[in-house]
Amino acid sequence: MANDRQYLAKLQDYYARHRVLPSYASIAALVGLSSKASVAEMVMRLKAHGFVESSPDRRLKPGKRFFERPVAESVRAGLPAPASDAAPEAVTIDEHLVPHPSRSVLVTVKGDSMIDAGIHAGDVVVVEKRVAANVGDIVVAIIDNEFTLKRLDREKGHIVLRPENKAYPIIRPKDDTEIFGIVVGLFRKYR
Amino acid sequence: MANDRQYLAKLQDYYARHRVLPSYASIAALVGLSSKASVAEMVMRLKAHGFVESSPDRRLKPGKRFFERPVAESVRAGLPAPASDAAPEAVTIDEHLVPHPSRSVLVTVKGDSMIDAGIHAGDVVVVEKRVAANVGDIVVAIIDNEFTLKRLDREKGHIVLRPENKAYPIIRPKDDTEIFGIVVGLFRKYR
DNA sequence: TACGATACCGAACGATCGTTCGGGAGTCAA
DNA sequence: TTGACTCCCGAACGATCGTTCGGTATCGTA
Repeated sequence: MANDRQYLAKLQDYYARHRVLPSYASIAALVGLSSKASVAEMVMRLKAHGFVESSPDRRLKPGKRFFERPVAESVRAGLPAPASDAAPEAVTIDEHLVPHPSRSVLVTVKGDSMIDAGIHAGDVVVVEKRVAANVGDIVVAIIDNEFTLKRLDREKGHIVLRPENKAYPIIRPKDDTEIFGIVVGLFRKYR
Repeated sequence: MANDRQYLAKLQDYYARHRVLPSYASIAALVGLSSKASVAEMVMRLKAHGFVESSPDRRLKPGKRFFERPVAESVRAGLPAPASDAAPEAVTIDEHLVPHPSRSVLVTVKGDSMIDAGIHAGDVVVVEKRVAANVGDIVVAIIDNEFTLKRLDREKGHIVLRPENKAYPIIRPKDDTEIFGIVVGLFRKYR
């Protein structure tokens, strides 16, 4: 049971590389067991805890808790809590950030017009396509055939697009402006 | 080849539900073929285009292009290009952001000491645990039993932790400071 | 010391895997 | 009509799958 933690970690790494879980024989080689039977028992333990499941084809597949990453609170000093049983919180980042995959598009940010909102050039925003947006939403608008990232605001009864950077002017759209979608998430990779 | 597109869509749906690709027999039932041989040929076509691959255990696994999300360039107006053949760039966000799952921890950001680096309170950073860090890295340090997010810098030959917010002082660590890990990614959810 | 529980091994089982091969049905151009 | 090509079927193959079973080593508890 103590070792299971390490076994799981190896499986997670393998899955991260291959996007599939290996066969029992491969698992044995991977984690350092030398019998498929041992693997079967270990897998059963992981199943019992919800880390893995079986697919309809008796294939191993990640379970609910497989993707749970230790979410460290900014208080504790030692290692992050060993995920005793606390709420998983984070499933996959994908699911967390993209609730409606079929309606979503990834857009790489260019320029710094939203830098005061913490959106930098090179960041990637998750845009959910829709025509309606609320005041306060960060929207992707199409102006002169170009995507533009701005915050939607209202001014004297009219819709305006407000950049979050004092160096840029507020855009007061004429008719040729169209809302492409609203920003529902953002991510950034360092290095 | 025309049907392959639909077949792929079904596989993607299946994968979204189960996080595994089915066996050839199951694929046959799933997409409406009645011979594993037909499936094998279809799979070969998808393989050739990079949508699926084979794992070391001859298991089907998603290929590079399997997760293609439309990445819109900031030029085109209409719908994002229908994945003609351009490099998709972004795979899954998870994989993109967390290269080493077992060594990574998610930390929710509190406070605004890094706001000039575009890291706001409430953002979640992906922290890769390691003791060594380079100057310029954003690191998570443990100071007085608390996690702190700062940029690692060098000053007169000494390591210092520099906040990205003029309102905060530079921290010149004594001995009781420990690097917990470095920040490799960040994501944020709106709404 | 004795005991049950736990974690692993090693061999064997039938079931299912993906591959292979010959052939049928359809389309399109010559 | 003919031939080439694509897409699929159906049956058979050995390989590999996950499961099962008895057996061993190491614990903590009594």
